[in-house]
Amino acid sequence: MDHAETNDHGPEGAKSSVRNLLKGAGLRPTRQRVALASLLFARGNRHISAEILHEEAMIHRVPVSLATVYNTLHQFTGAGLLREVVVDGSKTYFDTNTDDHHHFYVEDDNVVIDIPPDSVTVDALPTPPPGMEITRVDVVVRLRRIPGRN
Amino acid sequence: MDHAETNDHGPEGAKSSVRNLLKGAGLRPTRQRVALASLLFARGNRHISAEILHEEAMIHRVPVSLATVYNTLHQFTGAGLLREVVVDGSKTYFDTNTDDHHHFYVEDDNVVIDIPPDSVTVDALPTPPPGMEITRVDVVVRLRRIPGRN
DNA sequence: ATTTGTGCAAATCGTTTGCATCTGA
DNA sequence: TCAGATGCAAACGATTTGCACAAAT
Repeated sequence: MDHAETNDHGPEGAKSSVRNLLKGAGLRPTRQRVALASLLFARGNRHISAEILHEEAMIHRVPVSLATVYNTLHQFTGAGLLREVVVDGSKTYFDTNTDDHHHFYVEDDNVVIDIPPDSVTVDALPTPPPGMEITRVDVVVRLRRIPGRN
Repeated sequence: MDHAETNDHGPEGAKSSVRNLLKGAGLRPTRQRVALASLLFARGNRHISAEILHEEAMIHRVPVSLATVYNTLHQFTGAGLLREVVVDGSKTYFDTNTDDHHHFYVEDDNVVIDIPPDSVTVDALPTPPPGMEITRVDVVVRLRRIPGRN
């Protein structure tokens, strides 16, 4: 699938596959999008907020504004590359895993963790009200640290 | 409609039970709390945002500031009279039903609906990561209007 | 060259807080 | 009385938007 081709933007050969990913999604592979997509998809499944992604971009010396990070995350979501995860009223998380799966949420730490695909099952889905259809079922298992342990 | 906000001395069934509710929860039954609690608990299970509750209070000519509505909702939640429902990243809903149950969420309309208690079942709960315990499991069934119907 | 994306700062939205004033037990 | 509650407005954090400029095709 991905060929590490000659690349003038640093040691990461993943960038050309990222370009294809973006093109396939109908998004122009601009410098910023490629850089952000690399950060997002290079290290497996991630749950990230705009702010954190922006910080990472800074660390990797990718000059992007926070506004562009927000825009980009939404574009990626619209293109099906990301999925929004709602676990908390005040912050939005984006999940690089777009498959059907559910989440743990550690409220103390604001951390989102994937639940392995087969360890939760929702059965007997309720009948939606008339004129409505189910678009998705989200399960959030809320966790807290057990006091007195580490 | 009823005129719950008049200060007559007659027996007000709903109002006095609301006072007891508040007292039982360790909250002083102030004018505003009684009024808000009446609005919240008088008509069965509700899913309400601070803004909507504030509007209702205005309609019923209960002078409360939006800040007090927020404070009150959180106090009620802390006292176990309400439950916060997280279905949407941008708004907080409060549920007058504190029993274990789950929700439909109509994304087009920002409406929260209770799912009847037995029509969803989550089984095979996942093992939490070490040092963590499950505090709650939330299921949100997202709905959308079927286009071309009413 | 044209179209599309970006950066910045200012604007917006929901929510919280500080503080002077009021009120219920 | 007097701790506790309220109102207002200002503060806040997360997200969005408007517009001049820059980059990709």
